[in-house]
Amino acid sequence: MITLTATEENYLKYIYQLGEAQSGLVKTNDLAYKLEHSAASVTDMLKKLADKKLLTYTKYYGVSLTKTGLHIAKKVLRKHRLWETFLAKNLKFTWDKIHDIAEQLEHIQSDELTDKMDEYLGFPKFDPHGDPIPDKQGNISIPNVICLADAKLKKQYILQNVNDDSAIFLKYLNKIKLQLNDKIKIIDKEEFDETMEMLINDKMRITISNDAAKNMYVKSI
Amino acid sequence: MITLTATEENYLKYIYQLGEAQSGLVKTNDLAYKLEHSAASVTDMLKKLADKKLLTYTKYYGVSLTKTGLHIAKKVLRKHRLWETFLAKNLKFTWDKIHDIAEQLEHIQSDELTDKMDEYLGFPKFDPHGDPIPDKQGNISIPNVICLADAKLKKQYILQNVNDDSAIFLKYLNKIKLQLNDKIKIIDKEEFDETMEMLINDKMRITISNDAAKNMYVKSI
DNA sequence: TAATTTTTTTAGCTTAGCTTAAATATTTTA
DNA sequence: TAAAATATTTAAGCTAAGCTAAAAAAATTA
Repeated sequence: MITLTATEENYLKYIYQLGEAQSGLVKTNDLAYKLEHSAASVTDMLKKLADKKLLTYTKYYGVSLTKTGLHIAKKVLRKHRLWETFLAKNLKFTWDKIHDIAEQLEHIQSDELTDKMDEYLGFPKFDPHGDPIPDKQGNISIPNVICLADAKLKKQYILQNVNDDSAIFLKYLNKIKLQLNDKIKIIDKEEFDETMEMLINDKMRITISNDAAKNMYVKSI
Repeated sequence: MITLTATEENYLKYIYQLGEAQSGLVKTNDLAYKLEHSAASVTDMLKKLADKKLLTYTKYYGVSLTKTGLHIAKKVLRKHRLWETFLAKNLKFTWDKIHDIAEQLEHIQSDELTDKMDEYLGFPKFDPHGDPIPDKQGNISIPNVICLADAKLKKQYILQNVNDDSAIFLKYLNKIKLQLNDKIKIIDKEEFDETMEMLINDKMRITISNDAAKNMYVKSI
């Protein structure tokens, strides 16, 4: 069993997340931007991880994870999302605070701990942001969602997933009292700037910008 | 608020624990032995920590923690013991496994997390090994115990505290089914090698070596 | 398609935290 | 109390993981 540093694990995690959107191929610069490191540092690390057979690296072209690399990336994500669930559900943290702490906790090395936490939490399938939690085998439940920005007028939806990248955005959701599983009815969409007017849980009327809508995912009902 | 690396925190923690026994003065070699590093590395780090005003370092003489250093050391110990409590009580880990995981968890940086965990666990005063958990202010409940090796014949005791330094010892305790808060009556003590014969909870008869007795602490009843 | 721009890599440096070997203090012991 | 043993520090060097600046490759555009 190979043990990686927190840094190496983060590389694999972000490569996985960036690759998820597309074919699995990730460019040096995109990673550098995500990690907030110089492209040169990223190149260095990619070579190192390629030597360890965790990814395949082709100069000037990009990287993609090997089977082993993918497995580790999912495990890190699994730990991250299990910890987020614990922080939110059990410790009553607000969701704008859990991400940063989970970024640390995801690197704790103990499979037994991970699995006991999973059991302790009742084998949750989604974390507090609505993101799927990989199970012990790495299986992921894929929720059938669309972006709120693409939601149709007059239709009804349930808020399933929010983007957890930005604490500012999550703080904003706290402020407007919008929560996961809330019922959303699209009342109006302004043509000019795509601002949306919505009815939440059949009683609260709110207006959100297109920027905000782009960070939310809903399931139609 | 200064943030230290896990390595720096470990130095402070061990200096605190080694110093506790005596006047607070800790020698380079003792630390080197505890940390399993070369004495030269330790000297380097001590200088660095002295520069940061976390300890006072006198060449060839030794180190002792400053007020700030002491505060941080206690905080690390607090986190370590809170996590051990969580692992044992909530996740049902056996006590020989919790130390190594807590060694990692103790470096998670979030005062809010520490305090929420404390509350979640019901503000425990002692961890699963019987060691005191410093409270938010750094106060420590000192249990009134004596070493089992010094316990008197025919007298009755309660097992209050065990040494958690060695997983092998803790595994041994698991095997002989000895637990914290068990009632112990000393039946006999062999003169030759100080092996002790004891009655546990008025029913189970066991024999333990002096080496084992030295790692246990009891309160007389 | 040639020139320009962007992306990526290479080269050389920095810091943290370790190492061993050699030098210097301190302590022990004969 | 002088020699020997032990403890500690200094010196030099290593690796991981970052950096900047310069070079090279790839992509874009005129």
